[in-house]
Amino acid sequence: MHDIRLIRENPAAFDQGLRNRGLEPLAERLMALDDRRKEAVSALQAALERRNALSKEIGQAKARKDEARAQELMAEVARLKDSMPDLEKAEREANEALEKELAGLPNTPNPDVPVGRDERDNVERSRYGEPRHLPAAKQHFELGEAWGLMDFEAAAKLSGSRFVVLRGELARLERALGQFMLDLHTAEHGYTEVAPPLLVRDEVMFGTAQLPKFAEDQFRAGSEHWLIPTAEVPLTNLVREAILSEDELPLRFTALTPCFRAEAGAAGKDTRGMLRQHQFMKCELVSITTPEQSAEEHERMLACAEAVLRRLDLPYRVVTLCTGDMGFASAKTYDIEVWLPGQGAYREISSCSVCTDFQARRMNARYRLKDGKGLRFVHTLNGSGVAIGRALIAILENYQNEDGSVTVPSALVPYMGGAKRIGGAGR
RNA sequence: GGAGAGGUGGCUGAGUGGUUGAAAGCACCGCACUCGAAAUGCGGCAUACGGGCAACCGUAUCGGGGGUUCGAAUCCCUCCCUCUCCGCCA
Repeated sequence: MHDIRLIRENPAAFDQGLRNRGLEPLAERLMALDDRRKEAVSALQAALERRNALSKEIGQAKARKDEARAQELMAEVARLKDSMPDLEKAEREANEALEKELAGLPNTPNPDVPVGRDERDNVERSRYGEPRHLPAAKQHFELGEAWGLMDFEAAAKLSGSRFVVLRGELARLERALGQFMLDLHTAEHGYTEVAPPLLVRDEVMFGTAQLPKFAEDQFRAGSEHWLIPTAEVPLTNLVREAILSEDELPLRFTALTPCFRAEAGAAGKDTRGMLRQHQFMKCELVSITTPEQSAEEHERMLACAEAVLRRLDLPYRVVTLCTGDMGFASAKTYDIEVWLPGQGAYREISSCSVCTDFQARRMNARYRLKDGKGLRFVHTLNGSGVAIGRALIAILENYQNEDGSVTVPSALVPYMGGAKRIGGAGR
């Protein structure tokens, strides 16, 4: 959510941000709405001030038993109050009009974000490892289905399309990946493990900006809850409506949770395999920082996510998303794309974003400055550290052997009960 | 799900219709005293919004929303949350 005062201070910069995201300029319209709002507030407050003064006088008159004067004053207040409902209504409507407009606008991109229209304008930032071009490379679902351990038909019977049933060693591999990542981030990267609710309220979804604009991408659970599309939602909202102290920042949280996405806009996309599912596991990273710390924390978070892929020795590249491809709440995003030999392509496996104070404002999450006075909004960051389902795919495709088995990356062997390969002969 | 008790400032905790943004204590900050510290004394100490160059003025906020009233922390309705007991339950 944007601060109308900052828009007023620099309308041109605000509009440039919108333009970079491919949107029409709006500053003028927003300022007009704000003018109307201010007028309405002032009018209402003037009436309230008058009412309060008269009421006080009534109290004083009654205290000295001057009933005549009290009655006189009460009649005057009664007249004044006739106009109040209209003033209140005008104030409420002016507020809502501005709020509604602001709530639907995406964050302003940082100045250092490449300007572009879509993913084709993203900028590669770094690479790790050599993409393997295996002539007979199989896709992950070919391997998994051949072993009888990845069952889309069974899942369809239970839940429809975009679900999967994993069995045996693949179910264990998913669990192993989750434990491995959680252990890495907690033991070596300083994140605090959190086990959050998976069902959250409207205002929590509003806080991280899934609502109001992206309701159709979410799953509703009952009348008052939503299934989380990512642990970013509960982890970031951990600080909603809080006043933190500067000393305790940055806060770093990690959680391994299922994520639920309606994938409403992805009909017909990535329908084979488990690349794009309605439900998947993800290890999430969230940081809460001061404005001064957030840029550096963003780099740090990216490094933490990269560490996962390095330990697993999976080839990947990092891209900086261009203005047209960034998420709604983000001011700057790095995507990590892992190499999938079966597809012969890099595919997103992590996305690390700094949301500046955009979410903090929606959540009303602030901190008190060290030198005593003053409150400021925190900065929030989130990143996948990393997506478990896609990591599983990447392992199958990158570690496949000619005999149709898959070697277990050494970092995962301890988590696999010592098993060094899966899906081998004799199965 | 049923019955009951509660939700007041950073914390504890007064306050049941009138000038209360809210007593008192603790915590915190400043000053005095002290060689220094403790103790003590004095003072300060919420947030948001509107107006103003500013000093400052105003409005709102005692879990959320709505209502009664000239006036609500105080009365009524409703929702949320916490606690106790009962039921159910992984």
